[in-house]
Amino acid sequence: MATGRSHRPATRSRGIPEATVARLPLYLRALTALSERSVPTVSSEELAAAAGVNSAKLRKDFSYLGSYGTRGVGYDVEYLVYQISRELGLTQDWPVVIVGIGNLGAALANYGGFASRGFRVAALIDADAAMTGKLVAGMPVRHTDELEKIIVENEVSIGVIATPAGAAQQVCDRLVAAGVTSILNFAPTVLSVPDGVDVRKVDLSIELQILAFHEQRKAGEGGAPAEAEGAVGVEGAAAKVTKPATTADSDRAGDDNKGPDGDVPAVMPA
Amino acid sequence: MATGRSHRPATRSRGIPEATVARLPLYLRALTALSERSVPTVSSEELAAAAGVNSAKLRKDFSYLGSYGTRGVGYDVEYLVYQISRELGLTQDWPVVIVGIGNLGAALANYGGFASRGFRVAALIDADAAMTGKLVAGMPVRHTDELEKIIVENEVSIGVIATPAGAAQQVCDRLVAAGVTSILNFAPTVLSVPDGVDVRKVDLSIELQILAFHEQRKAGEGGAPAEAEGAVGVEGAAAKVTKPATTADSDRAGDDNKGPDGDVPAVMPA
DNA sequence: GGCTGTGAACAGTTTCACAGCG
DNA sequence: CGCTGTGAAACTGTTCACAGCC
Repeated sequence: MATGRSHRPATRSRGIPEATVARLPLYLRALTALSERSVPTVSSEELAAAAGVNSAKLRKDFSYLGSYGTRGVGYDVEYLVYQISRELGLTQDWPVVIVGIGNLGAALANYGGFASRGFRVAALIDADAAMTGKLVAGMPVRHTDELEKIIVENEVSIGVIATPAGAAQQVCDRLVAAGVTSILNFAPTVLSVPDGVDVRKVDLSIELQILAFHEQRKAGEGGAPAEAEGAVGVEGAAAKVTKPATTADSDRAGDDNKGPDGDVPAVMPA
Repeated sequence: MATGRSHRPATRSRGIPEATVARLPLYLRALTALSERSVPTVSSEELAAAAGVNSAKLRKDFSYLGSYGTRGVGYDVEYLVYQISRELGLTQDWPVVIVGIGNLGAALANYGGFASRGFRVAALIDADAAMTGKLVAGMPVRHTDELEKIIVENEVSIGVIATPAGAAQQVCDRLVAAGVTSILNFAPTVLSVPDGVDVRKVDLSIELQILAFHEQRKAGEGGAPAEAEGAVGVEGAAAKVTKPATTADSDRAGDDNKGPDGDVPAVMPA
């Protein structure tokens, strides 16, 4: 499987760490809000609070982009908005296609957050012929048969997959074959793509499961209201709870064993 | 803001790293699929491929849960499904409420991935009186006025916010006041919550922006088809692209900024 | 022989704390 | 003085490589 080639120290494209890239959109949103309120400058402390991170992290992040602040003053809001937008590639237009116009696809089509950034929905595509021509978010749904044509004609390089899991890989293959090199996958499947194609996935149920994990920990613990740090609860979450609470371990596996010698608990949820 | 208390070495509840917790749902899904095909055992290599991670990582992850494998053989599928479910807290029932029944809320309500895990949608709630009583995914939408009552009566501890950004914080406050301690936020806002409440967020446009960043890097590069490693394109993506492409910097900021002080590694293997 | 489990090396990320500039 | 920018320290996460068991 793994093609001969081994590791790779690279990872960084031009010096901007992935973790930083993932936060730039956050900063951008906070800055956009400030910009709309005509706030001229902002300190790392204020901006960090608005973005839900801590200020040291924010300053470090910005330091990878360059020195865009003014000591003793802060950052110029407009200028930073521009710099981050440029860094993210949002100063250009990105045509995207959304494949799979079910509930989720429709939600995505209607989502204002796309258009307001540099994204333009070039087409909505669905395999169901009954959907063809229907208007969703003011656009006619087009049939899967046209997928390749649409991709090529619009020079689409980003595709969003919102189909059922079963159709995802096939759609993915067609998108890639037609020229798409970045895919946002909402279907609960692992997609295989050739080298050079980026895939990011968003899985609704995974997020809930992670919450359940932490929730369970809280419940297992009697008192202690757990703690966190800065007023805001950011993405990563975690780092909460307060105790090992070896409790709940009761049922089994308490020690080491592994083996249901010949049989399994089978208790399973559903 | 920050309440006296400072850091906390903790982070790990009972030894399971956050990164591992975040992957457990992935393994669980792959295992469930194997289970449905009645596959009795699976090796770390196979399971890793199915989950889209590498086998060393998977083995390390599992080692935090205990020794559930058999050397020379692999893992018992059913048993692992059970262990992971238990670890994630999915062997119990988690009633959740979804607030904001727009396109996205409806998509979530219809999403099968919830019910199939331990999640049960206890109620769909919307502020629009015109929605009240309407059936979505077979459930009647209820009005926001009832929010507190619903939470308490159903002992809901997990809430999903799918409202417009403007309403999110207010909804969040009410959820928390009524007893919710875990929130999955789809609204593009940073939520403030008291200590002990977990928030995870899913932001559709952020994911696209991250893709755009990488896409831009690819475009800046002429040839080199970039590389990746094992056939599958996993979540984190990144680590692709092939060149710094200091190019695009042209327009502005060419003057004062200093970035990484000249050096700039530039080029890369290729 | 095959595959798990894991210490140890490595890589990436966050936090600290303070020098340096406006 | 205030606030940015950043080395260095601390930490978290990943990968390697192999001992140990089946």
